[in-house]
Amino acid sequence: MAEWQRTHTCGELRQTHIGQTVVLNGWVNSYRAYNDQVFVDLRDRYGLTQVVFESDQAELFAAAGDIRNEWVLSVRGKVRERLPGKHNPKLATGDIELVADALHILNRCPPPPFEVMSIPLETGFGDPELAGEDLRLQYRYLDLRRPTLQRTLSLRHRLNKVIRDYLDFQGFLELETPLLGRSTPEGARDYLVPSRIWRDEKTGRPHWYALPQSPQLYKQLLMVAGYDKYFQIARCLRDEDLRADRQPEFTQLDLEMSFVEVNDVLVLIEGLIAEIFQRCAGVTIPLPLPRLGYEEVMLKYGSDKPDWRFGLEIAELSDLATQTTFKIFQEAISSGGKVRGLNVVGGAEKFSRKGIDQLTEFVGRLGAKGLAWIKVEADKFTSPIEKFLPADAQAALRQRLKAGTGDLLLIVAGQEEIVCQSLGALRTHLATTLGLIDSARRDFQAAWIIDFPSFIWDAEEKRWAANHHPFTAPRDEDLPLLESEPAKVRAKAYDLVINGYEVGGGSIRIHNPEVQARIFAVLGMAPEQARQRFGFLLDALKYGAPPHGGIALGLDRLTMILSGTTNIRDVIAFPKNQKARDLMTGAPAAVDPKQLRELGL
RNA sequence: GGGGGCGUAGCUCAAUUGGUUAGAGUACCGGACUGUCGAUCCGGUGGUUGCGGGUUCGAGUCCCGUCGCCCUCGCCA
Repeated sequence: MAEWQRTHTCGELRQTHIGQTVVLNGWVNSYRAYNDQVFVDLRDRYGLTQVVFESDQAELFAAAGDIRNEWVLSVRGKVRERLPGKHNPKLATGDIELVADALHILNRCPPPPFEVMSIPLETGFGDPELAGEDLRLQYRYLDLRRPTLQRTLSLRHRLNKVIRDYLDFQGFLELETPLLGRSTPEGARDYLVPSRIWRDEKTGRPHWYALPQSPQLYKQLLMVAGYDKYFQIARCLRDEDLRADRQPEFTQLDLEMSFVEVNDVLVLIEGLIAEIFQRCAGVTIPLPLPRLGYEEVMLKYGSDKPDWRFGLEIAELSDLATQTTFKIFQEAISSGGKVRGLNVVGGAEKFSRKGIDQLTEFVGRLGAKGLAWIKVEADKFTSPIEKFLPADAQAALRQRLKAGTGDLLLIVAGQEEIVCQSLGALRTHLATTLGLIDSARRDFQAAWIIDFPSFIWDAEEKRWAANHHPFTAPRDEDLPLLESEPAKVRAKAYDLVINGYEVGGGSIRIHNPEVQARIFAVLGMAPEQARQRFGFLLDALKYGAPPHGGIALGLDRLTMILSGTTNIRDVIAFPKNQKARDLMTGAPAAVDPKQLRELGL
């Protein structure tokens, strides 16, 4: 072992090491030069240790005086208990310090473009004046040095490990599927990779591989092949616009099982979720998870991935609308729409006229034509629509929305979709602005959303479209409705929702060719058309496909929830920005014309 | 493609209604200091106010355009 190589990490030394001569390697988190001492806090991913250089070793002391932030050092020295009263309770190593007797400067570092230093706190590490994200992304290797990100990536490792242990124990095989595949229609936009060898005969242009949006088709083929319990921690790629919780490449736990029904998948996965939260967060998730119907959550929360850590539940008011003389409500109902509202408990004082205007503007951007508001007082309503609300309607509203003095009622009327969307968004908006979500509470609310409709009407294309994907099995009792009332057919599909994030989704697949043919028919897809699009899968399903189903969990989002961030870039080592650029490498970038010529581009 | 927000020193931010030489903290450089720990104290370097144009006696501030970043709708079966 070279003399500069570490004997211990920077998070390891305790009082039991006092008197030992040790070597530490690490980065300079901070330094404090004093008359007769130079203090250097040495950092690695295990922790922080204070190193002292003392003036009685003149040469060493002089060298230590030049040390700057982020230099990489090797320090040999003797572990010493700190002076009485000089212990630092913020550090795990705070009872001791290392008195240096040798220093190797393994590498110097220019002043970094932003401060990497972390501040030891009683609760862990803090980041002073965190630099702008685009700068940190440009120097991601410096950003990743911060304990905050190192902790998140360690958590991610733990998550992967828990998943592999759990599924291995349950008898699953971890199998790999191709990255270079065939583009299939529908779904997200593919990332395409040109073939150097294969060309279109007529145009001379290359043929193309597609990078997988998910291993969906392959895992079904693995079921046909008899690998009845499969999983993979798989990278997925989708060329769509990004969000705070969406990256162009992301990671899913992809899983599929044969000879199962919905309940088998849900029980397996909620067991995994409980294991994950126990071992990654020390939190016990009570099982079984609630199973909520799609219709119910759309009504109560206005979203199919609701956050129910706070109240603000939406109530159906359509039946009361007829008791009012308010034209807008009545018109909404007579044109097939809905009137729904929610109660901001104690909100009457929190929102001025201007504040309510801002809420109106907020729902307006989501398509709502207006926002009716009522400030509830002991014996009356203060509201622009008060005069349209007879006494019995007022009483009914109070009861329906559980309204008391000082509450603020907010009501939207219109098409059901708009009402859901605007009130659903308003819920989370209000929760954020009123501070109803305390992320420090580590409150994890998980549930299944089930009974999704199999089809949604595509008004633009004037046809039924698959809500999930065209291989999702309908519920058996809804099969007779396939042709007559497609809107009423519910799918054997399920989403896992935690704290308002869609963490996963899956379904039981169709393994019966007749049912599959009827589904294609509903979707307006002729047999030859279906054959052209999904031929190899349809062939495979004919050759003895077992009943099967599965799920995919978004591991980036799960890590976000576990680590308490709302930014997906915080849980990925080398993420892309919102325009899908990698600010560190500069990808995407132009390539050599020679490369393009080889590809026929 | 649409909506919203932001862009000032290496970094984080301030700058009144459009008004003097654009400030502070931190980083960096120099000095002081008998134990610091986000050290402290003194001094110093550091600016094309994203870029281009316009209005004005005068623009960091107002207007137009453009670029970049973030949030969001569409999109993501």
